[in-house]
Amino acid sequence: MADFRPTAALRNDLLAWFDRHKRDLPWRRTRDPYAIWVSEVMLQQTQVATVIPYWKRFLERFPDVTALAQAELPEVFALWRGLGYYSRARNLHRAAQAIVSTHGGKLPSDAAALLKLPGFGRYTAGAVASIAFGEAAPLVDGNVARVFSRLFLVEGAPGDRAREKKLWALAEEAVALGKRPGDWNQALMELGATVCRAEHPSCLLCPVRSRCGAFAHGRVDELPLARVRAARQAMQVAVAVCRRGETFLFARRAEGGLFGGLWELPSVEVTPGASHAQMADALVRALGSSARVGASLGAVKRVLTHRALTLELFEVELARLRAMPSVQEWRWATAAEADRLGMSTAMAKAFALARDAGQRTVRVSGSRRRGSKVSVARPPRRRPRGAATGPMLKERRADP
DNA sequence: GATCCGTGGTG
DNA sequence: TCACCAAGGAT
Repeated sequence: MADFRPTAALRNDLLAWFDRHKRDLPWRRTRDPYAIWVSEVMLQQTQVATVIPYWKRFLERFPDVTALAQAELPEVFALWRGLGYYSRARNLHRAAQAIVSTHGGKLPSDAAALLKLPGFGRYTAGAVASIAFGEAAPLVDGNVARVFSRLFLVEGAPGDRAREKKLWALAEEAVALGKRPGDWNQALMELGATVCRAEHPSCLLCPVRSRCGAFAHGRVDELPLARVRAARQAMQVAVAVCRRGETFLFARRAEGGLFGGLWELPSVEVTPGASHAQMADALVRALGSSARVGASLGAVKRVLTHRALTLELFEVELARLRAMPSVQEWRWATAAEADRLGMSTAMAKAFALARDAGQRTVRVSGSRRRGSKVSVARPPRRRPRGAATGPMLKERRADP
């Protein structure tokens, strides 16, 4: 039986296939390390088709490290909105500033130095070092792990320490077998993305199936072993919709944690299944005794990898803002301005519901009620009492 | 070392 | 509808 290991012949076959079949991706048309770095960060846990428009917009607005380093973080977040894993944007920004201040504005050219920058793990350091700088640095991502698991019959499930060690050792061995380390690493990922897929791999189109252990043993469908995933937890949030004329009150979340640093309608987490009355109480506890909680405006549901979010919206009138540990900044914004704030997709959907609820109210008080895109039933509106003529709120920032 | 962090596509 | 997955990193 053949010994399934990295060989020069395997390299040659896969590189020849890559030269012929690689996709024409925008970041493959540049040799600018900065542009390649941005693409690698965006591609973390994110599919190519999703990344392309974000990458183009980002490079247009921030064409080089210096431009990114000088930007304000909220603008970086705004360009990142919808991509998810927002700490990637924060770390990209921090790393750009570090590159300007300590590396003269140029990315370090070796994996070991890159690894010291925020947002660079072993994968990203290897990717930028090999693709942008031609260093024979190994990398293992989800694609490489799957391709190697099949080619070389690597047992164990994702997360298994021994498996990870084997995969990195194989990657190191393979990348050192010849030249073109960047193309080799990309060829592995390209094969995993387009041929050696997780589901329904196209073995008959595979350029290296004759060298593949799983193909030889009929184990393609069972390798790699399935990951054991934690159960998804329910999470419920009461959301305050505070209107003042054409503007709405927004809060910026504390850094770190879920949606860290992003803007949102003022929110408080409640026990899943909490009643409207319990959520109203929670909002008053969070926002202070000047808060008057009015009608429910409906709910938005959103599923993340580890959480099932339910956002319940309530009209709230607020006489005065008070400091909240979970909020680092307040501001009033119109609907148009809100679109440029960095909000999560979940909160953007919630805000769309709140905004449309307001529009619908206007229509109802006019002549004829038109159809609405929002499918959530809305209870009868009632005016909150007690805070309608309160003092104007201070802009921008609550007391620390 | 286990957990957390988002989103969109897919069958 | 739903479970799974995708060019990972930080704590």
